Amino acid sequence: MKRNTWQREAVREALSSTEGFVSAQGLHMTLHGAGSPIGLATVYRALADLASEGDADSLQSPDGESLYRACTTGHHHHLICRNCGLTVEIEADAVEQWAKTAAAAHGFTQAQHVVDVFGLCENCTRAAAAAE
Amino acid sequence: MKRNTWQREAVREALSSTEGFVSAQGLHMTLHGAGSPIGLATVYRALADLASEGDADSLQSPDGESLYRACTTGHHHHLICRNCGLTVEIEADAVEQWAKTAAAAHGFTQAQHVVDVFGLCENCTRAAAAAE
DNA sequence: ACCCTTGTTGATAATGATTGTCAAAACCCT
DNA sequence: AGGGTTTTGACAATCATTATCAACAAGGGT
Repeated sequence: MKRNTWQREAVREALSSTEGFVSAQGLHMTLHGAGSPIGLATVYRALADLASEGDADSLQSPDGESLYRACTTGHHHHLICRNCGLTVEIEADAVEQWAKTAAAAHGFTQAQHVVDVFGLCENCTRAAAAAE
Repeated sequence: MKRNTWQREAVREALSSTEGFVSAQGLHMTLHGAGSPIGLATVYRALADLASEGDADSLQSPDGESLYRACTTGHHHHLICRNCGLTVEIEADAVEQWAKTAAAAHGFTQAQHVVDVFGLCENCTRAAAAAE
């Protein structure tokens, strides 16, 4: 049976009150900063539970961390500068539809998609041009 | 100065002759299996170099491994079964256009996109349903 | 309200991928 | 061929994440 603990609630709340994506470690630090004695392993477990129940989305940052966000807001993707790391959120309703359709067309279910665009942002484009 | 070593060539070739994505460790095992005494750290370095020169694309698998693939000119995307590993190639002209447009709208240049869909294939969906 | 079963917690150890270290070897230019 | 410098590779170090397991607490039954 699934039990309700203040720890799970704390993680759920901390996640929903966070803008954008957070790592498990980051969320743990946030909670500690707010005076919560919650354990790191518990944060990982709570996030994994939220994700598997569909209450949170997870993705991998370019350097391999798992990032989470509350699943209430609309799903979006990222435009990431490969040089300076600047990240811009982008909407992609068309892509959502495409991913769903393509998955269904091949009999796939529970599709999650990894859709990220890497490039050079305006500043880094200028810097690269100047360096040549 | 950048030097040409047989190790770098070996990695480049092993990568291009691989269908789909490979992890650094996987590529290292492949090379060893083929009799190459190349070191693991070297494979990591070579892949990082290829990626930073634009000769390879990298993405993170759902469980946090870095995966690489040769950067082919005419590229396609993948529909990957998260349970059995089945991979289906899918076309995505619409997504190509969208990625280009989105990048340009934010001042980004040299956009490359990583678009892959993970899900459960038909068989694994049935297996999962039966297990419940 | 109290106990009892069982899911949950959390400090810490373990894991596993990736990166740093540094002496020895390989490469490239002259 | 010789020399300066990059690259290699075995191994140690690092970092996020997961497993371990004894102590704890939630919730149902009485």
